[in-house]
Amino acid sequence: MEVAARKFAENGFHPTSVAEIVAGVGVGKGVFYWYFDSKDQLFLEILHEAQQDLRRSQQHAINDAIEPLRRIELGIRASMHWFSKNRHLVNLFQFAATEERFAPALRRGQDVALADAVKHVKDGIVAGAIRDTEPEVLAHAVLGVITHLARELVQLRNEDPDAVADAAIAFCLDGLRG
Amino acid sequence: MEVAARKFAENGFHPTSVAEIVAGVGVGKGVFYWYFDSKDQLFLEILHEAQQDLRRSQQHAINDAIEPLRRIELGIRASMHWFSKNRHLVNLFQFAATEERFAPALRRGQDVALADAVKHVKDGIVAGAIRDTEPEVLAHAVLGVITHLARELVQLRNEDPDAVADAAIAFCLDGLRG
DNA sequence: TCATTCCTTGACCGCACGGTCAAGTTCTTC
DNA sequence: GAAGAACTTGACCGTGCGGTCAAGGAATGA
Repeated sequence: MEVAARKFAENGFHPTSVAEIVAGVGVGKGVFYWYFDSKDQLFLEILHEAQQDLRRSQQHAINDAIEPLRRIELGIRASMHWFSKNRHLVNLFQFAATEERFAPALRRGQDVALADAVKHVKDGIVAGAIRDTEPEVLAHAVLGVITHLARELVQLRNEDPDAVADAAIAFCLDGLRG
Repeated sequence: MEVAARKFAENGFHPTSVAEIVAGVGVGKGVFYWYFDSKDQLFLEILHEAQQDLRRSQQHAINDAIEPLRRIELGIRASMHWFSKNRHLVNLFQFAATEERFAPALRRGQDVALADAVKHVKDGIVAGAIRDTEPEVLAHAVLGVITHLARELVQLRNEDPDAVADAAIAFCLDGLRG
């Protein structure tokens, strides 16, 4: 599965054949279909695990803090680190959005992430630390900053995730406060 | 080309066969290969035109303003409108990022957009309207907010592009000012 | 030791794809 | 109206894919 994820990320889902994957692992083709129903299902499983893993990292990181802004800050930093450690998976997320059969699965995970973020934004609004506008939109904006900076600066240009996270945090917190 | 772009966006690049495209246009397969070298080249042309068109919209919109922040604001609004009018093309941008042979073409266009944004951010810093940190990172953050909100709110949830643009502008301008 | 289940192999199948091309039709030019 | 260029057709080709399956090893239990 690790091998498959890397190949999918590197060459794309369709151009990567099952034969290539099993050759990379060093097994026969049959064993692949013993453990997975289909190539599609393998992809969905990779996607699901990645989303779970990212969320776990975030949850674990924000456990220490209570104030909403601080939790958002820690969440951003944790996300950036996760993206830095799992660069190849970013491509899979992107690809999943482009085909109808994978998009729903991707969406489920994203909705969870959004709900997490919205919760903290709402807390922030109640506490008076965040401007009082639609929390969903603010949360989306933050997610947009994170994913874009992760892709462009961390994944593509190999910048230090901590430095990028600092910039993202500064930008987002000011954007949230208004 | 219009037809092909829509089919690519709807079903994905690989699952859309050349036969499907020419059937959609109502012509034979030969005529396709008379005008395009290959399916790949068609995709690259669609991508290139889309990027050019988006940029034209932005340039046209910001022509009226002189102050950097105002130009950024108008750019954001124009982008959001363009994404709203060309929802299907968003998927193509996403897909292009996931395959190595298309990624460079996509990147060229994105670099242009980034350079545009960076220029205005730098002007803003000089004018004292924007905090003095790395302009590239700030520009990326703005682009991230735009693309993410366009995807999630305009493309997916059909929200009013003007309202989304307002929110994006508020968030970004505060994030830039610091 | 045999029987049964679990696991693995890789040749093979059917199919659908991207791309070709011989043939035919329309348009342009003189 | 002849000659040739521009354009269009769709049957066809080779290839490589996702997926199958008969066959055959290990492991387990009695």
